[in-house]
Amino acid sequence: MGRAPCCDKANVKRGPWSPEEDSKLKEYINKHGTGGNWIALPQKAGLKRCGKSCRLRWLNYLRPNIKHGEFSEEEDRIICSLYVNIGSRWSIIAAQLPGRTDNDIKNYWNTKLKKKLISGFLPPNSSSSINNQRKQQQAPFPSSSSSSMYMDQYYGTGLVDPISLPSTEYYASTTTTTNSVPFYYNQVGESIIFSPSSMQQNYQMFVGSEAATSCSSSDNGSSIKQEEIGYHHQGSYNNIAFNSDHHHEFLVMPTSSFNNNNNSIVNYDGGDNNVISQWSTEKSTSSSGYYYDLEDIKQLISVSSVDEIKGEEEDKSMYNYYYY
DNA sequence: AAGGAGTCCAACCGCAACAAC
DNA sequence: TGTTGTTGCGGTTGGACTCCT
Repeated sequence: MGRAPCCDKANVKRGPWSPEEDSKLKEYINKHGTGGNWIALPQKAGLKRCGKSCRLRWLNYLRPNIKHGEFSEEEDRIICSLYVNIGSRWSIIAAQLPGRTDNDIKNYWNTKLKKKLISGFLPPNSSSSINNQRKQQQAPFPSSSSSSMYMDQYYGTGLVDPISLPSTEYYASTTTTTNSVPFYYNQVGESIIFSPSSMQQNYQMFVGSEAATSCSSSDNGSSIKQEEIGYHHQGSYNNIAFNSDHHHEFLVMPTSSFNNNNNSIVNYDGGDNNVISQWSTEKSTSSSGYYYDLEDIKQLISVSSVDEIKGEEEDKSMYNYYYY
């Protein structure tokens, strides 16, 4: 036996809301509030609508301070970052964007942002200047031709839709550790995803992300549980996040440009503090941020479990993300 | 100008979580 | 503790609109 319907479908109006219905609903809620009972509300408000429909109309369209229209680049970046991080948890993503509704963001992602992101994936051998620029950005990492094996691994992550699979897989193996760890990386918009192919345990790591930090500070409803975040640098937006919901990947985001002078990728958080961090071949810190050492990261991804990573807290002050 | 294809987005649906009893 | 009602969420739909030929 199924659940009884929330309303008598035969006697409720469906489809688009008329201005009269909108003003009735608005007026009622402004006067009386929702009363904590959406099911009873339409009757009280004199509406021939299902309570769920009223709730949706109010939350997505009528309530005050709803922001409609164009999304800013900053909003784009936050959505992309969080999507790569937590997937399609639209309500959580919406919570990071005041005035935006989950429905809005979901529609925006499905109709525009995903395509925008896909168009950001450019083949490495293209002759366009943008492609050349991206090739340069990939310079610090040993590269080789992509192979279907790694393509399969990438497909297997489940992090992005197969359709958005870029044609720029890169493969490198560590030379400084006894455990040689093949991995490849990819660029999603302004983010870079590193995908160790030999991981036994699923985890995901974020470095230098205000969005991830914001997310980590709120454990309500987020799939990224506090313990999965790992350690993040207090008072700084440079952080590390593990997400066992995702697969075999950690993420550095967002990346703005490649710095030819010191062979590094400049990674900024874009948040209020505008903290600058860099992925670099040099391990050091500076007033402008952190330099993530590539070899250390290679070692980091060779660990076999989140517990191992979380187990070691030494040297947290300087390299708070190196726990293995 | 017509109509077919593609895009956008408000609204619906079903399910899971939660709350109240 | 189990049952029932409600809320919240994410996926999907379908109609309106725009673009293209």
